[in-house]
Amino acid sequence: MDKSQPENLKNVGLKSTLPRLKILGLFESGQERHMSAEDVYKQLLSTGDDVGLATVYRVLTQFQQAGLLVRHNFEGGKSVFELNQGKHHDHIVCLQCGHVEEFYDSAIESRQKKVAAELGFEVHDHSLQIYADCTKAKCPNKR
Amino acid sequence: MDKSQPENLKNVGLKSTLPRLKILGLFESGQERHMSAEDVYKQLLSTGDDVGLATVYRVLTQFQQAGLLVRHNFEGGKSVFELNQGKHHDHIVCLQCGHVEEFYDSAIESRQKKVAAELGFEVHDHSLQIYADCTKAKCPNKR
DNA sequence: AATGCAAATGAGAACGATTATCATTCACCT
DNA sequence: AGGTGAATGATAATCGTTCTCATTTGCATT
Ligand SMILES: [Mn+2]
Ligand SMILES: [Mn+2]
Ligand SMILES: [Zn+2]
Ligand SMILES: [Zn+2]
Repeated sequence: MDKSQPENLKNVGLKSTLPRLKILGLFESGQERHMSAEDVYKQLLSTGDDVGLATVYRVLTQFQQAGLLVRHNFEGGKSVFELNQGKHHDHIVCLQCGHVEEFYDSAIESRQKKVAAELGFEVHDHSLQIYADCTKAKCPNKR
Repeated sequence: MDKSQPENLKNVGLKSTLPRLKILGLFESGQERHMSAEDVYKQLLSTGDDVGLATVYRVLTQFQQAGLLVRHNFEGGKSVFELNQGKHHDHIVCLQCGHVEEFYDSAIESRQKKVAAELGFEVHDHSLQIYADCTKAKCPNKR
């Protein structure tokens, strides 16, 4: 019971087609948590599961609208997607190796609501990324 | 003494040309604090100060590298620039009217350093935008 | 299992933002 | 004023993404 269930798709109003199952399966495989359209496209190509690039873009957007995926706009121009696990979190991105770490800090979260309220805004959502240097062994950390 | 000082440019290693003075002057005029390349281009056109779009892009990047401007990547694809006033701040963007409000919260700032440190990162910088609905009179706030 | 049809796909064109090219013009130092 | 290397601007090129549309597919119905 660890394969992409077509029910997942039917439940959100999307007919379960081969391209959609492959793309969802790739995210569920857990190999790579945060992937761009290009990442997904190349990954599928590499395993012989050819899916058109246009379809990848379309499906990723549909999955996001259906709540299956979450889209992030990190620096670098391209959108990145990840499985929606229900719980919100923010990201730390290593400027050297691109490694992404996730975190959640309730103090930061509540402070944002407070600040917004004081300025007369009703928060919809937010985007927080910390850009830093990580200490991973393979990281070509220069400083 | 409220006009763009050519010294500003010389001091950061940029020769003071007409296009550069016009662009810097526009930001210093205080009319609009956050502007995209397109915003700057159109603003200059509207006052007869024609500057090529390529030059606008080039100069904005140069000003950012020189520390005169700060670049932000809000949602919507295009980069937005603002005068660098030395002090860091984050933004609340209204999803309806695009109105941008600035804020600084030391609790949020310090919490970020702490979170990063615990994960073994040395913070370089960060990007925080709150997307919300504002209460401005002219805002076509739908909800 | 064959049929029908709306929905999905994929190749390629189109698009918007940004960057690269390169011939012409300009800022600034003799 | 003249010389030179940097800056400009028109345009082509690039990148990520969306659009178009002819073809294929999922799936409900015979
Ligand atoms: Mn994540
Ligand atoms: Mn600002
Ligand atoms: Zn958060
Ligand atoms: Zn901040």
